[in-house]
Amino acid sequence: MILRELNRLLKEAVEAAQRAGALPAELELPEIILERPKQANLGDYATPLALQLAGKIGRRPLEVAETIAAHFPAAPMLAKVQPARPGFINFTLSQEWIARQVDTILAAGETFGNIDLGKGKKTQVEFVSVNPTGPLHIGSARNAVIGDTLANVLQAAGYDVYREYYINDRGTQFDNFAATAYVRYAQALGIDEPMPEAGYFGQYMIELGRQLAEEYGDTFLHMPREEATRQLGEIALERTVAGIRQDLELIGVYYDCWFSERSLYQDDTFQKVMEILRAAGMVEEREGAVWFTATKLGGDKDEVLIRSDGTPGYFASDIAYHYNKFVVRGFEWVIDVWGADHQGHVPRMKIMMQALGLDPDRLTLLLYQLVTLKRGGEVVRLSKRTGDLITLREVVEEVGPDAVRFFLLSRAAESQMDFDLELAKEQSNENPVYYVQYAHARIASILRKAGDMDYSAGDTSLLQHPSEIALIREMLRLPEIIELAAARLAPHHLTYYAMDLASAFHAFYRDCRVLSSLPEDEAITKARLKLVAATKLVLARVLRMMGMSAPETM
RNA sequence: GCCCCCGUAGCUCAGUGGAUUGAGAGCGCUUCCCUGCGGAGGAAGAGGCCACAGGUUCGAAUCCUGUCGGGGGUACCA
Repeated sequence: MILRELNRLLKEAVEAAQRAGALPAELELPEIILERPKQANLGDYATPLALQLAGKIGRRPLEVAETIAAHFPAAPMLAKVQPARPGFINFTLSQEWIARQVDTILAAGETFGNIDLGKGKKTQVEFVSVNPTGPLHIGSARNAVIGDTLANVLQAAGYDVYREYYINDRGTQFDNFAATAYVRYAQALGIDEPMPEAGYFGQYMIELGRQLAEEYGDTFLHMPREEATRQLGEIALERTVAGIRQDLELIGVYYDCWFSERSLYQDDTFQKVMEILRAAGMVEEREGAVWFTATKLGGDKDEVLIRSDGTPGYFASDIAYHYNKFVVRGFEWVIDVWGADHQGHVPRMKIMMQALGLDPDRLTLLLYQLVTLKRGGEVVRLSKRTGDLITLREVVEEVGPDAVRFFLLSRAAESQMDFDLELAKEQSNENPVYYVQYAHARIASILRKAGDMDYSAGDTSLLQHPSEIALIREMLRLPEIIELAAARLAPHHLTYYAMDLASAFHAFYRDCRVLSSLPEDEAITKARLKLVAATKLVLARVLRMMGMSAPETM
């Protein structure tokens, strides 16, 4: 990767200058910053290293830059190494070198862009994990898109990634859900049952009740209510989880594991965790409940582990769950993707890690701001009472999975976003994803037209048109984008990169004709077919990383 | 009250743990470009005191403090 190479060369240059006595022998190098200058005429990369060093050694920045540049080792990659006011060093890549990278990209194929940042670290991304009490709504889809794309990015960055969905199949919410299933079932059979106060009032539960009544008749009315509720709850759970799974598959999200919360209580995990917490002095009984004393480690409040009715609360499960993740299954790094409505919980999770004797840095809570749902400009409040929501399925059917993913992915997680279903429908044809896919389809069309022409011997050094060079340069950014997105857990950068890459292609397409039947054009045609094939590869890679399709035709 | 996130073009949003310089995109708006590979394309333009006020620095949209505005949290729900 270019950045690593430049980094290495810079260090060599500084050392060379030191050996020559041009820079002090004792010199503490700061972390080297390499960036792309905003102005193209300043080169491809720049570093403010001399500016940073100048103050320390009491010399003029420009002079330090000149010194480093003068000792810069020869590198075929670089055409120019220029010191510049007030003390930057600018690097310009050699055009010949850039042109040759087309062969490199083609040779790398599907692996082009991959980096080794993760070094195979066993990593889990847990995302969505909403209560299995109904269909997924479009707000949860943001979680899905961020989590899934991040997992893709981390894989490309060299992490060993596992995707997981945590099913809350026990606890108060689940009990409410089971109770609702019973009531809707009974109602479907003509029994006048009142809905539980905290039940789920959505239309989908009425449907479910009807289905259950149809399939099972009045079987469950003939058993004790508690048992009937339990059994109906099981069936309803199974269907709802299956529904969520299908909803997620609509937008191309798949998991390695669907983890049951209940399973934490079916072996000795929970007991073990309680023992560890007690031994750590983090457990206290009061008011009839058992508490996790987060305040002992600087938390703002304690948290209930076991409620006064004897049942463990969600936090108890969370601790057992993370014990399972880190200790039982041995994940080195865990990322939980959470909506901002869970932010208050973050400090306690970190304290929990400490209490378990684990390094809190091994757990990352990635928060995204909630999506404000609108329908024709009016805010749609998510309400369990009315069950009014905009489902993911509904949106995907209206707008298509790729547009949904692109839209939800294109904003930074920490930025709030509005989602207006009406607006989304109106603008679905203007979604930028089509711009990117169009570039891919255009290339596919060119390649189809080229037929079985063998361009494998194409000479890429012929690619010297500014638009050709610009396009290759753009492709060479892929590893940098992957590093950026992975290091900052910010997959939204991919969408902007995809646009830039497509734009560079369209500009090339305007300026450079690929196919030609003239004999004198044969060499450049073959070179350009290589370029175009490489571009197709990179576009497809980015689209797939974002979980979108790379169509051959549109 | 306290805690967290956000406030950049008409709208929706990018702008890496500061840096050479006139702050960018998509959509919308104005004008233009089809004798060749897909016009879901390309070119040009209008449109911003980067919420406001201080501070740090050679240099701030970016860092610090405060104010105002929007969202979220502060349950023996998850």
